[in-house]
Amino acid sequence: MALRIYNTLSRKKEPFQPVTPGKVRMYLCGPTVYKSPHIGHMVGPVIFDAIKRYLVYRGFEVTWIVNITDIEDKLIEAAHRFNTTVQALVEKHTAEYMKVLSDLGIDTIDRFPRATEHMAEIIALCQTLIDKGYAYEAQGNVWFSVEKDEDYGKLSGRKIEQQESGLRANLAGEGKRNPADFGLWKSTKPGEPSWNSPWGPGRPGWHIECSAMAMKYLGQTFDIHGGGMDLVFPHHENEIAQSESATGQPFARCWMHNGLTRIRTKAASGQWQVEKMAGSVGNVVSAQQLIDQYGPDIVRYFLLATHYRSPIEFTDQVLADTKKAYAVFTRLFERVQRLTNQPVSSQGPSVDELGAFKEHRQLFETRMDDDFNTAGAIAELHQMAGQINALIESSKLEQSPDPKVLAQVLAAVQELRNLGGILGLFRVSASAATASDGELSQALMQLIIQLRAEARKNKNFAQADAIRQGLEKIGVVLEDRPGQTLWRKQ
RNA sequence: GGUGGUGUACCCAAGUGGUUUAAGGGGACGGAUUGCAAAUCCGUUAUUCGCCGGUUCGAAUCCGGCCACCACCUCCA
Repeated sequence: MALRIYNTLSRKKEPFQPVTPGKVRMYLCGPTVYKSPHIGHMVGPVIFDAIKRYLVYRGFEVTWIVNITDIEDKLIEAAHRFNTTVQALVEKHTAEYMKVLSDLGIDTIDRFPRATEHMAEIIALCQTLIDKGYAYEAQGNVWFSVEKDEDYGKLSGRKIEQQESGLRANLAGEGKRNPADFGLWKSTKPGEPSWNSPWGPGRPGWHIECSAMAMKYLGQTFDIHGGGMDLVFPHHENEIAQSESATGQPFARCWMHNGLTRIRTKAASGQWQVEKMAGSVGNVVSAQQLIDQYGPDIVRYFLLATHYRSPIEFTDQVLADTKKAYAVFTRLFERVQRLTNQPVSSQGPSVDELGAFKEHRQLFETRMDDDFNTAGAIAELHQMAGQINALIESSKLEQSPDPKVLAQVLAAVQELRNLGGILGLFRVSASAATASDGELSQALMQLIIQLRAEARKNKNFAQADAIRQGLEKIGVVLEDRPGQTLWRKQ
């Protein structure tokens, strides 16, 4: 089955055909680094990371670019407000962004171009648009003339005349000929960061950097352009207008937009309300905090367990459910890890010989081929985990070693890990996950478990239970396995 | 006013015309296992997919109307 992707431009799923056979070039709109990243900022990077991993798995050579917007009105405002410089803000928040990506295991981005490092390209693009008659200079600003672009609005389905004109009228000024025209280059006031240009000192408009950098690194026409749904209009609409007017060529072939993260909050009236999570609303959940609290894999799983185009409603309850769901895998890996001191059959089966297990890979691919249905793909992983546990259970592998069955289990687990790896899951090794806490905790727990074992041996169950319940109260769960007792933090 | 999105069990969430008389996870309940638990396995938990009509041999899936929620049209991933 061939890969199909939902294209916002056509509003349907289309068979994926890269411009250059075997190669995929994609661009994702990155952050304006004026504040710390929140969890909503991670939806795009996480899904695109999974997309890239899947495309690479499918044999494509993939180039993926994420821009960093390091000059923008909000940065100037924030610098002013906090009595610091734009550059200092940029460095601080870019570092935070990179840390979060790194924690989440997103190491597939090939380049992070910055707007301020591409002034020459941006100015050249503005000049081209003026030369071709799509843009005009006025009072040191350069405006894009939307009425010159005959198919303006094709991405968002908007017609300029039908938009609310009252607000628009107020936006006229600074030499704009049409209220809907948007800025390519803005003249700067004294004291603001500025770059020299043919139109005087200024800085780029919001949209132009993406066009300039995407085309520089990916070519005039490339395969996939992504971002949040809130960027469809005006940002992506304007990117298309600028780029295609300048080159006469199609810009991105496929536009992918992820759903926005929402959060449930209590309104002043006391009613619960659901609204998007955004810096401008002030209801954001810090990405770093969430990662620190739940761990990167669970955050990833949380974001991938919903199809990327659906909105994700963020609640503590769902995170708690996610944590439990994910624990099924870590417990399975730990369980298998404990088996590996048993002898393994030297001629372990290949996955193709695993019978019931071998179909999962195909189903996994079918899901992913259908517009990157990561939620469906994760369901396959759960099926596999259940089957592996069932095999361990029915074969009584933990009670009586069986090299052949063990080899089968290990092969199936490897397959599970490989498939999960395509989604960027299961990065923490089983042994690392087991080795919780320091030596002191380990030693103390061994001592406590030893004492409880004595009590059980003497059929002093009241005391044994008291120990276990006491531990439970402080968040430690005991698990009596044949021959040993395991512990873990809740 | 214009544009787009969403509405599937108690909760989260796949599925967009027949292979699904609706995946997967959480929760709940019953069973196996356990001294009791935990973990794991087995089973049960939507005759039904916001509502009303229509098309079709057949629809959660297509069409029309309506309702609710979210978002965009000003910065936002």
